[in-house]
Amino acid sequence: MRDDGTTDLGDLVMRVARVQRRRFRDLLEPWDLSPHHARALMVICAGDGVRLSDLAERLRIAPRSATEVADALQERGLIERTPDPGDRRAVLLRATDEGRRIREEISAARTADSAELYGRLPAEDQETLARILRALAD
Amino acid sequence: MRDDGTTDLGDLVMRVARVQRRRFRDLLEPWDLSPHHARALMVICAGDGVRLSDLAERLRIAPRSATEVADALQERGLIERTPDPGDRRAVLLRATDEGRRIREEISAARTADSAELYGRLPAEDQETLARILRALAD
DNA sequence: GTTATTGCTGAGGTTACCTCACGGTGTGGT
DNA sequence: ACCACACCGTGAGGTAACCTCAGCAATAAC
Repeated sequence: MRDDGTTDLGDLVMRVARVQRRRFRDLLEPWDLSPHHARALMVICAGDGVRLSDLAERLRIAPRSATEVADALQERGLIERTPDPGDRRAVLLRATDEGRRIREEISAARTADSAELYGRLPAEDQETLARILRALAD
Repeated sequence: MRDDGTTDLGDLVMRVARVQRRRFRDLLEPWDLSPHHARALMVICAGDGVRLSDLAERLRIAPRSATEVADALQERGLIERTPDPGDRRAVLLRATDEGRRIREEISAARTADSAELYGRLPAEDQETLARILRALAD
C-alpha cells in the first residue's frame, strides 16, 4: 500500500500535481525561466500596469519579495517599471514587447503540454474530472 | 477566464493540490514539523533501518541534503543513527519510540483531514476521481 | 498641519537546497 | 595480496527564494 497502488485520493492528487509541476518546469527550460518567474510574467501581462503590491498578492509572497521578482524580470528585459501617474509612490509594472512575445510562446507551449497530458483521457473523463475538481476547489 | 471559472484541467489540479498542501502544513503545526520533515519521518518509520542515501532517493533530494534532514529529526529525538552491521560505511536511520508515536498521530490527523476534504464528494465521485487520477499518474 | 498609512526598497537573516572535496570502507581484477 | 575504483556519509561553502524590519516619499485622515 505504499508505492504504486495507492488508493488515497490525497496522494493521487499530489502525485498528478507533481507530474504536472515537473513538466511545466521542463517546458520552461528553453526560456531559462523558473515557474515562479513565468507566473509573474503572466500576471504582469494580464493586467495593464500592475503594482508591485498587486503582484505580491497575486503570487502570495511578501511585497519585498515581489521587488526581487520584478528586478529579475526587468534585468532580462521582459518588463519595465513606469511611474504611476495617479500615485507618485507607486510603480507600475508593464511587459515589454519581448516579454509579451515570450509569454505568448510559453502560454502556447503550456496549452500544448496540458492537451498532451490530459488528452489521453476520454473526453467524458475530462469533463467529469473538471466537474469534480471544481467542486473541491471552492 | 482567469480567477474563478477556470476550465483548464491543469489549473484545477494545481488548485486542489495547493489547498491540500496548505491544509497539510496547518495540520502539522501542533508538532512543529515541516511537511518535508514529516514525510522523512514517514519514510524512516516505514522501513526498518533506512540508509541516508535511500532517504535521499525517496525524498528526491541530494544525499548531502538528507544528512541535514536526518540531523533535524535526530535533534528532536524522533530518529536515531545506528551503524549498519553489514556495511561499516553506512548509517541506518531508525525511528525512536517518540518518533513512531508522533508519526502515528500525524498519520491519523492526515487521514481525518483527507476524509473531511474528499468526504464532501459523493462516494461515486470519489471512486471516479481515483480511477481517473490513477490513469494519469502512470 | 499634524498624524497615520501606504508603496517601494536597502540591509540583513533564514531555510532548504546544491556541488565539491575528503576520509573510511567495500569490491573486482590481476 | 594488491591496487584501482566506486560508494557512504559529512564538512565547507555557495545559491535562490523567501522573510522581517527600518526608512524614505507620498498620500489620506483628522
